[in-house]
Amino acid sequence: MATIYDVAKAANVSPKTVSRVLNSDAPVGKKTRDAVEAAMAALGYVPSSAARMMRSNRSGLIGLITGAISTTAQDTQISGLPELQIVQGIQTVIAPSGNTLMIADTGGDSSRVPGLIDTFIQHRVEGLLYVAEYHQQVHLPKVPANTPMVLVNCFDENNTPAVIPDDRRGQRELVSRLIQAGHDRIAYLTLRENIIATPLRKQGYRDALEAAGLPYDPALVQACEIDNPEGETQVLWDAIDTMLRFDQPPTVICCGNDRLALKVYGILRSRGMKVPDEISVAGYDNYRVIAETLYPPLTTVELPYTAIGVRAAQRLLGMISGESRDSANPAIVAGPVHWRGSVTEQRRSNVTQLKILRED
Amino acid sequence: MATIYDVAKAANVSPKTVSRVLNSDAPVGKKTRDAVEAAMAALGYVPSSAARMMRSNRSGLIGLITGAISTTAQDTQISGLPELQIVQGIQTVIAPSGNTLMIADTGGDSSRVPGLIDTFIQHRVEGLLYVAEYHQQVHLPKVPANTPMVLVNCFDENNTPAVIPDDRRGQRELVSRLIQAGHDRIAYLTLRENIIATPLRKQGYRDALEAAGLPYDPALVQACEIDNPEGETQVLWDAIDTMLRFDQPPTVICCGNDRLALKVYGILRSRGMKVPDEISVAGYDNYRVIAETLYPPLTTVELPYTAIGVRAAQRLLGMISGESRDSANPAIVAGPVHWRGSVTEQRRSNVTQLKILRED
DNA sequence: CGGTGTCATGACATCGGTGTCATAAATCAT
DNA sequence: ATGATTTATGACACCGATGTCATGACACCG
Repeated sequence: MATIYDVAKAANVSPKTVSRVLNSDAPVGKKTRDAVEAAMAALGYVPSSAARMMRSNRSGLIGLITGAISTTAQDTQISGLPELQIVQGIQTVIAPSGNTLMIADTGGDSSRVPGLIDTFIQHRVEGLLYVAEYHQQVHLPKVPANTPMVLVNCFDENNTPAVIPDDRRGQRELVSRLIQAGHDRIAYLTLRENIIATPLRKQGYRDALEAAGLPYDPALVQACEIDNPEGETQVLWDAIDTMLRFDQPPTVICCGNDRLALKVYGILRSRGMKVPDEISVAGYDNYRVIAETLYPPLTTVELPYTAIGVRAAQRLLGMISGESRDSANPAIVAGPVHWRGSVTEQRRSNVTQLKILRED
Repeated sequence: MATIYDVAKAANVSPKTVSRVLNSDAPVGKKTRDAVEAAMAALGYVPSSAARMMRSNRSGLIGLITGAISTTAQDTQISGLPELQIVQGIQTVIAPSGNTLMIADTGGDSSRVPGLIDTFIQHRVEGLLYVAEYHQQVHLPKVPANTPMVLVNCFDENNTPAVIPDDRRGQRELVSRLIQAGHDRIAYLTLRENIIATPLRKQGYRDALEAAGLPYDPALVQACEIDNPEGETQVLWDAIDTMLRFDQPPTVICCGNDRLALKVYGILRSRGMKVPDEISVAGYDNYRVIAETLYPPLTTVELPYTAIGVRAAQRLLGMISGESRDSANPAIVAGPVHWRGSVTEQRRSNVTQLKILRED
């Protein structure tokens, strides 16, 4: 592969002058510049970033680690792989900054993390990103103090800079919107109790009820996510069965995520109930393959993965360029509610109804 | 950051000896080795791969490009992002080989590809992988002849080494299995006509019919995938409506992918038909969030993304190490049928029925 | 005991760029 | 016209590893 010396020789100038043409360091005569550029083109010259990096001590590399603490490889495959969306968000910020992303995947084996970090340090990455597949607390090995790091979709006990989704607010806004649409008996089939998001979203659910002056009925809230697919269907079936027998049954079922909502659609239809005419359904994640494909399309809250990635990358670049730490530590990113056909607007206020009549 | 000279000074040896300890180049006295290792630990020394790379001319880097020819960013988000699975497959091969993966995402803008390739060449990657999000033909800019490249989930007109899924065989095996289960009127709702997979899978469908001596009825085959979600639902509805009115209606509906199958579930249920008792449904992709979550779980063919990634990485490493090109050019990888509850075993052979009776 | 390997180690050059400083030519101010 | 400044370019060292070659200390063999 051609070097800067080859180019210099071909253009009859010194290597340093070629360097100047490359970097626009210092003024270069037009004729000289043309000669150098011609020589570079003729030789197919591409500068070696390794050599550059040595002298300048700037690698332009950002290291990214994913998939470390995933429970099992199977789960990763099932979960819907939000990581790629996060990575895309990160890329939209990193690429224009002139940096290059190095990605390592642990394949579900967290014991590989230290080795991966070591590889990154060998490459003298200027920053590290650690992306978790769902909102969780992580415990990472120490990294050299001078290497900035941002946790994405997770946080740790050392107050390492992190970016996480705003689960509480997401659920609150969805439920508020449901209440606004006239629902006041709102069932909530939650995810596992032991994941971070569950208590946060439950709190959001209660926030919304409280803000609207509605009572909180624990009988309407039940954890339904379990590992065994058929068992899960059974748990959902039972929960729904029980709730529908109440004197005041729920008019809408909020599901812990869109996957559960998909199951709930199947269960409700097996019971001969039409969605949304007889009962409404809402999800969480805005997992579009499901939310937009279901009939009717699913009302849900977006888990703003892309935005989280963008935010994390911005934060990291900020730290690299030595800016003051922005804002409070875990940066919290909220996603919008996507209102679709799976929820009725039951009791419109008279004003709204009049408006609609007039427009007809 | 500490260098090999710092370590040498601290251990009272020459830099070259430290190098020898690092690489087990040549024998080093036990006492010296201990002193060097102590010094490295004390200083937190990590070798600079940039410096190493310069001298040895081996970067240990593999470049990977994804998402280039995606039609729109929206589509990418919807498609279900198989790329990460492919990337994971690639990683399981690359990481143990001592190489490091650099990943660049074009974010759906194929004009960025040349720039990304240039960045990779600057880093002197030893090989390139190009990953498409669905089986397709691509047109890539030239890369330097001495840089090995493998196309993943795609191919080009220059016979560049590639690894692609075996769509024809996948569909054939699914349909054969359906026939074996007693179905002989098999509807096939295909994907867009203009994607590579469609004609291949249609051929596989016909292969299976032919092998079983069943007639091919064009009225049972219809393209149903279109961009507009509601329009698509309508097209599916009409197609199903028409087919169910036939004198001999289909007993099973094969869908172009699992997403379509999800819609078909909804449509069939809206018509009051039970799956699989009154009609069976099959998909394609083994997109597990859908296939395993649907009730009943969906019979489908696996699109073997992980295996494709593994194969591609192996091929690339083979090329890098200068081995003879393995096998025929587009390496074709088939995935297994996943048999689940969405398809009945209609007409069991008497032997099987007797067996079942006895077991009762 | 001298010759010949092997072992253990160091001196030095080198990979491909870039920072520093020097220098020659050209432009400008007085 | 002369000194001061700017422009254009080159010589040289250096970044941090490793390959090559040299050297001294032993061990072994006849």
